[in-house]
Amino acid sequence: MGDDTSQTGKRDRESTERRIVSAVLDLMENEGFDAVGINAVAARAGVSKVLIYRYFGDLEGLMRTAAEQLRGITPDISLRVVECANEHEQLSPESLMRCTVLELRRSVEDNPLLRRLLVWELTEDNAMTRLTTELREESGLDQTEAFSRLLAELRPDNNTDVPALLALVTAGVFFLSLRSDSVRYFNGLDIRSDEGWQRIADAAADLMRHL
Amino acid sequence: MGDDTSQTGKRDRESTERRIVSAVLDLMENEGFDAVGINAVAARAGVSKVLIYRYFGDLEGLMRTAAEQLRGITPDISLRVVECANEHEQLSPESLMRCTVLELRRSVEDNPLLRRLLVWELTEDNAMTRLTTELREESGLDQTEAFSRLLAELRPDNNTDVPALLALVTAGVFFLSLRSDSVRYFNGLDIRSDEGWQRIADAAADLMRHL
DNA sequence: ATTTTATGTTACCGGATGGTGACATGTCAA
DNA sequence: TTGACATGTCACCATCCGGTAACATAAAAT
Repeated sequence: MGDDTSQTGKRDRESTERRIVSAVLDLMENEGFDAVGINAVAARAGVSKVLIYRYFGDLEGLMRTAAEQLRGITPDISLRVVECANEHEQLSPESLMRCTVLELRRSVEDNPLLRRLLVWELTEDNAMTRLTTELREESGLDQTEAFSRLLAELRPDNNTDVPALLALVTAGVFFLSLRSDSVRYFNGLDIRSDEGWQRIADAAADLMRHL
Repeated sequence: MGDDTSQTGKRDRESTERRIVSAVLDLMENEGFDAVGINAVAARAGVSKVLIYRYFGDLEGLMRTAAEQLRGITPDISLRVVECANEHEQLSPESLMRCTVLELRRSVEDNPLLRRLLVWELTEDNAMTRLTTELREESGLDQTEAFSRLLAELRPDNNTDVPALLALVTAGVFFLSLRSDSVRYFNGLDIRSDEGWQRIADAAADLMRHL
């Protein structure tokens, strides 16, 4: 008792499908993407794998369905960036950049599933990665838009290539966050510590002084 | 005829070992790291897999040996950066940064095995990734050292945190290069085209204007 | 010439994988 | 009550995996 659907747990297709999809996400997050196989999913869902084929066709169909659950996985940090910048100092290009780096890092660090997805997108091309890649691209453009707008308010005459700049910075934060899972140091910096990330954020912020 | 060791191909342990190790690198580069298994290696080397166990113990032993062949895989671009900067414009913090980005990108782009390794290091922790990670770290520190020295000559009074800055930039270039293998656009930029990379390099260079 | 040793091959093992057919049973309509 | 259908289980398949024992043979040592 106490199970998700202990009463209707039997012969309830909806509940079963939900358990299967949850098992996929659970496996991805905790065991890694190559642990997501028919047998493993069925076992973790506590369900016969035949049902997976019946309800989702094949593994790709399951993935496609599971991917729908991932809408919203990509972080929208625009709000938090502004909060952060206003919190510790007044809003400025420097604080904007510093907080972008720090909040971006935090959102990746706090989200194991997102990290798994970012790596997966580097290695596989399937229904799931295509969708999450798309979502990420949209969210990145939003983020860039917000940054551009704020920067234009602060420095109306600047002609910074914000998309290119943010592409490099977010890519850098992504890579360093992912890397910190397996290796502690990168270029001598401790990328597992807040101090290391402070240095990175400060270095990035420092560059905005030219405005 | 024409084969590497057609004359001594039979019952020549050295030659056989070399073929096995080559098969590992070949598979990694062309099929990806999870294609590297005992059976696949033996098949590609045209050799019975029993020999792999006899000569290398197990898969990890093979990996350790193969990793030795990877010394030198990490690019040293210090020289080319200076060449590049002197070529198109005079040496300056801006040109230094621009050429660092472009040369770094080129070296990753031109080296499929390096790209595979970079991804692998994000997902697995074994004898091979530990070694290549170490090598990369050393090379990154050298690169940082060279950059710092040049920058100190150009702007003796600057106090830029070069390690932190280069960590973010190289990480960004790595991620975008890896990503371009599977997705064409990132943040609206075409990361498969030279134009896209020009924008990124320019954006990074632009930031150095504050010096 | 004979034995020993190193090199190489064949055939097999247990286990995991993705996938399918046959069967059991709860649910609901006629 | 009876029959149709959806839901779920069990047993099995071929295939691949890493790993090993047994055997064959070329080369070197005696």
